[in-house]
Amino acid sequence: MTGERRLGRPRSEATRTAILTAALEELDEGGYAALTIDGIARRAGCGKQTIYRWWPSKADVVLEALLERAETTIEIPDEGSLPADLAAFLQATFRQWGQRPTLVGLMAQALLDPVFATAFKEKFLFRRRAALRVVMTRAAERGEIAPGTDVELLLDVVYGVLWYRLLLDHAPLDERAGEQLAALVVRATR
Amino acid sequence: MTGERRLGRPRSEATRTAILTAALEELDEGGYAALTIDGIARRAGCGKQTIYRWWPSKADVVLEALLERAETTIEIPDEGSLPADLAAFLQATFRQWGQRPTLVGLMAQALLDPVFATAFKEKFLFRRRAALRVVMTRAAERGEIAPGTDVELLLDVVYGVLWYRLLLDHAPLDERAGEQLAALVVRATR
Amino acid sequence: MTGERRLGRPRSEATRTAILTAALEELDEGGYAALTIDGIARRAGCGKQTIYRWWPSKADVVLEALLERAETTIEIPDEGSLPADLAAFLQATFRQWGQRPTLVGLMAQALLDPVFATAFKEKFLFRRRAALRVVMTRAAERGEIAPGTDVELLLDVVYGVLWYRLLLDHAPLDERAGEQLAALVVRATR
Amino acid sequence: MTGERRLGRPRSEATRTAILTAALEELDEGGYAALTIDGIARRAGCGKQTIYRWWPSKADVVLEALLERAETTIEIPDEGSLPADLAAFLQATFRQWGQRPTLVGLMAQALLDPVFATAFKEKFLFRRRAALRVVMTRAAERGEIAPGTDVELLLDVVYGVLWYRLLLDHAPLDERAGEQLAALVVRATR
DNA sequence: ATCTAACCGAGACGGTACGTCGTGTCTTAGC
DNA sequence: GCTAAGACACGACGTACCGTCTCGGTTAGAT
Repeated sequence: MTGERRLGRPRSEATRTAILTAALEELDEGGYAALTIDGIARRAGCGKQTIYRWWPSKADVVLEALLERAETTIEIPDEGSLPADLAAFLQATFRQWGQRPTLVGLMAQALLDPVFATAFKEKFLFRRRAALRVVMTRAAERGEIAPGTDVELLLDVVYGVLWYRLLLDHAPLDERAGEQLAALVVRATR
Repeated sequence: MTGERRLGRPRSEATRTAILTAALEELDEGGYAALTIDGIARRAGCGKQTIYRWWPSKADVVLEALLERAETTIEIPDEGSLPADLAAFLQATFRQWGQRPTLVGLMAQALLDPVFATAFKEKFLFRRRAALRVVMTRAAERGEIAPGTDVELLLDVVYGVLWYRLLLDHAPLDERAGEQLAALVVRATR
Repeated sequence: MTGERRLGRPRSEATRTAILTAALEELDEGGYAALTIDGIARRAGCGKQTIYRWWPSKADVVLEALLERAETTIEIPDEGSLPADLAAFLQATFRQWGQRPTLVGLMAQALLDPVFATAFKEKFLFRRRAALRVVMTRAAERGEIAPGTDVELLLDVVYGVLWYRLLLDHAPLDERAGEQLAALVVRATR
Repeated sequence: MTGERRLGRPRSEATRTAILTAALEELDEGGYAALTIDGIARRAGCGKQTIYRWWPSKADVVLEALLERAETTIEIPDEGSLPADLAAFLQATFRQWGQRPTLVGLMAQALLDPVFATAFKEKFLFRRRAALRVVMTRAAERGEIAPGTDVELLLDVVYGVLWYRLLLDHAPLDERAGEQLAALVVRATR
């Protein structure tokens, strides 16, 4: 009843960490396209089997590595007004993502591999989306959003612009862009 | 004066067509991730070298095949008002793209291969963007868009939402979605 | 003390045998010039990498296959007189080699590839040469060879004629030829 | 009736020479194994077709180039005695061939390609053999060769040793070697 | 104190696709 | 009809990774 106590030698935490670290290093050096399981195993000093035992694909390794790397917690601003909250949220997000080409690699993998796509959405995309939805919901409760407004569409607008710029790299993803987008969204809620 | 008279045996138009056709067939059968140069060559009944001679990567083959397939011409509606034009443009686009997972594969390739990314943007993405810009510009000339509005950001909003839904597949890309997005953009221009 | 305990999955003896067998079959069917690594791998049901892992070139595969096939042991006759020993040795050799065009293919490869040439000489040519040298040395100890005779040159004469006929195929390599060559060598030692 | 007057543009002697020269240069630079039709055509500044039109294989190109290069005429010594003639012939031959690895490449090709083998024998090997046969015949007429001696076997001995050393490169092919071989042959004729 | 089970590294295995090379044939325009 | 140029179908090359497998060896709880 103490839960499932597993038999045999337990998983090596040291190896797990080594693999995630190796994945991030390989990622930083050659980009996502150059990432291979062979390479990660070589760098981590482990057998390939050990990777396959715990992750279904290399994208899952990278996803876990990224989620572990730090910015797991998504801060939800609560400054009392939609414009202020939006600006804060967007600026924080743009600042974080603006210099992270790895996200692009993960998205590419998600587009090619439906199984990973599901994990990527659940563990990453939809959580960020949910955080922004909280901001919107609070604003709606404060009466800042016109009734009948499709909040989900607004979320799509925000993350759509964010990803579109991230993927095409044709326009900056800086704090000023965050402000402008926030202003546009506010205008659209009236 | 007949221009550049080329030496040697001229390029075989029949083979070129066979390759593009084979690429589209392979694409339809197995999806972009399963596409291989070997497979295209096998199906087209040509040598691999012939493919490598004319296209730098398989994504370029696919891109040319798609551009050739039909919807090369982008219709720019001109019905006299921004709401009407936008709704028409978006509905047409959503109708076209909604059933085209190949675009997703091309985007994935663009994310992994910077050289192809450039071609993809030039020959596909930016042309569509330019078409929408025409719609916006006409509206601005009619005074339908508030001065100081960042038109480029509006374009990002439209195509951002479009691509975001295409990539995540979490919300429909139908004509109703087009209407809603058009309404939102119109609201944002006031 | 048990010697070198190897890490990792051990080499598959079954695969090794399958490769050597496949090589001999391909050889028998199409001759040496038509031999390919692809073909051997296909017939052996193994990956090409497995062949490249263990042999530096296809000639080395063939060499090992031949050495394994049977006539590894070189019989050195010892009948008490040079004429008798020579006749026995040559007849045995001519009988063996006369129907083995594969040897010609190996020689061709040795002429084109210096690395293989070294292996071919060490593992094949020089061992046969050494066997004949034993016959000559015994005769010299019995006083059958005139002092001052260059034994190495005699060895060259024997194997020279043998290979020359093997390569040019202008004269038979049968037992009668063995007798005649033996008689000539005996005459040259007086 | 004036014989076969060929129609059209006549064969370009300049191109023929350029091809033979290019073949020899490629041969000197990279050895026989690295020789390719493509390479010869590139260096000669001609189309591949032109080569294929006039020679059945690259080995035939090389053979013609070599035959053209100079030492076409085989000098047959006639000094009045077998020992003297043999020594002269062998020394000349060893001097010529000792530094000619191209011969080895041609032999390799002959071993792999039966069609070329025929040409190589007819135009090269057997002519040299015939020259040596003249020497032997003259000696026989002078009574220097014991009746019943198999002259063809003697020829095999001479050219066998020559080629065997050329192919294996285990012993020198110098003038001293020529003397020793001549002495051995003379001994064998008694 | 064993026994058993799951872990670990190492690395060989059968595959598949890669991108390149050389072959011999063909199809142009030009001489 | 020959030439240079060069595209073509073909097929082998040697390499890189894939995901699986099979070793010897390790590390725990259960017996």
